Amino acid sequence: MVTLSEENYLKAIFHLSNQDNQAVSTNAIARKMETKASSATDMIKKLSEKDFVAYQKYRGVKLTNNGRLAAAAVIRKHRLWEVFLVDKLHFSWDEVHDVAEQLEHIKSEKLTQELDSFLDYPTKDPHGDPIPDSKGKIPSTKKLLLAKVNQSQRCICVGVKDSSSEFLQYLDKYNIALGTNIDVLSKESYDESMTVKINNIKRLISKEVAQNLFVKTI
Amino acid sequence: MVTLSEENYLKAIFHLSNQDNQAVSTNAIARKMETKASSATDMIKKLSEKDFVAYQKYRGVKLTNNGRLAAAAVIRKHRLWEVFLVDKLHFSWDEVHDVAEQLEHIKSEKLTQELDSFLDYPTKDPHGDPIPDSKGKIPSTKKLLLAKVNQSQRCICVGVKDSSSEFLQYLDKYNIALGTNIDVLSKESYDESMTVKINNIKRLISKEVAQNLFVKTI
DNA sequence: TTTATAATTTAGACAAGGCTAAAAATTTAT
DNA sequence: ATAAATTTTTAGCCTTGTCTAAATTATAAA
Repeated sequence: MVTLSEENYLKAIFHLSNQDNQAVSTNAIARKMETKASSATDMIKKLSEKDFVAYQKYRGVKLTNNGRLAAAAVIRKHRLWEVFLVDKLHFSWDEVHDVAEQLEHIKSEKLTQELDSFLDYPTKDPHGDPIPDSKGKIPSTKKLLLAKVNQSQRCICVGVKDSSSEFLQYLDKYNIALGTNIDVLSKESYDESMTVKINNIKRLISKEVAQNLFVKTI
Repeated sequence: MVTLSEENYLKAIFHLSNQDNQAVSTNAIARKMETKASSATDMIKKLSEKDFVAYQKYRGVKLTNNGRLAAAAVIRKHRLWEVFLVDKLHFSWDEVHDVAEQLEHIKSEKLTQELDSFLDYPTKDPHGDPIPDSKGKIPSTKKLLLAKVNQSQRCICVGVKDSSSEFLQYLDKYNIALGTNIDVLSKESYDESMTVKINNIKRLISKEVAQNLFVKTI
């Protein structure tokens, strides 16, 4: 039995320990959870009791296999619900997060499986993030930030790093969506901005934007 | 802001104060919530603070208009989700309750409205219970228990009083579903059982069953 | 109408999850 | 290598929702 709060911490730890399973600090967890370090310590102890994390005082935590599976299950549900909201209920990609944060905690194996099937087994959520399968395996993707793309290279938008409403609405405004082709025409070394061509229209992309947009070169 | 627990109490009080808005006793609430009377008293005080119920010590509670709307909103979501599970995700009517108990607490006006539209504005849930509209109004239905139907009267199944898995599976087993026609052939005064014809097959229906099946005469 | 019984409320305690302030351990800088 | 700064943990308290036991109020019976 895993509580709602425990699930949220597991998710946070999962996201903080990128692919490689590095130790995550108490402070990093507290920051991510928007709570105090002392609260994080308390929860870490509970997660450790339940064998979701390996914990050594003052040394941070690592997810156990158990914990990784539990986190992946929550993330799977979150992303499946996001697909549902966008594909079936006319939500836009900047509106789904808060609702999915609630729906991800619904406990029903059958519900998750049937939803997956109903949505036709999607592999990506509306922001381009991969959906873990029912065994917790996450399809790996080789994507890079637009900021890293070289001059006169073509690429295609495959995801976002920042998925705040503000950023997503910015992208909508300039017709940048998943699947959009982007030609990098030139890069300005002074401010790290770049000139790109999108749908045959030339645009200037700031460093801030280029560092939050994932692409795949083609 | 209404908590999950408060919503559950509101729902319980709503169900206990049938159509007429009678006072509901502390004990009745405690029984329904499977908790102790002292816990019910505590929650009643909170609900009273928030103007969801009118409360007089030792006199039970009545829902305020506020409380009635809040309860109807939760029941609306519960029943819409039940329709979703049955119509879209291949759940059967005896499997939906526990999941709907969780889904009913998801907070998003847009989600509820879009779900309603996606399901084509259903007015009944899979057990024949009416779905409150977005203003909290509940379509009234004139239904009666099969047990009250007279000999040689025809009727049609429109709902269940007991919606436990056991009862619903019993009905499935004998091909009784919403919309099924039932001819009452005779009633046995000794044990209050009745002989009925369903799909041209004669069957004996016990008092227990007849007292838990809602029908409408035709 | 008094007494006995049942229903309800109050008082005090507990677990989960969070907070503040202070102590302890670790890391960084001199 | 030590002192200073930072990170992490501990201790003690708060709130929500629950419980048990005891006290109070209402209701039913004699």
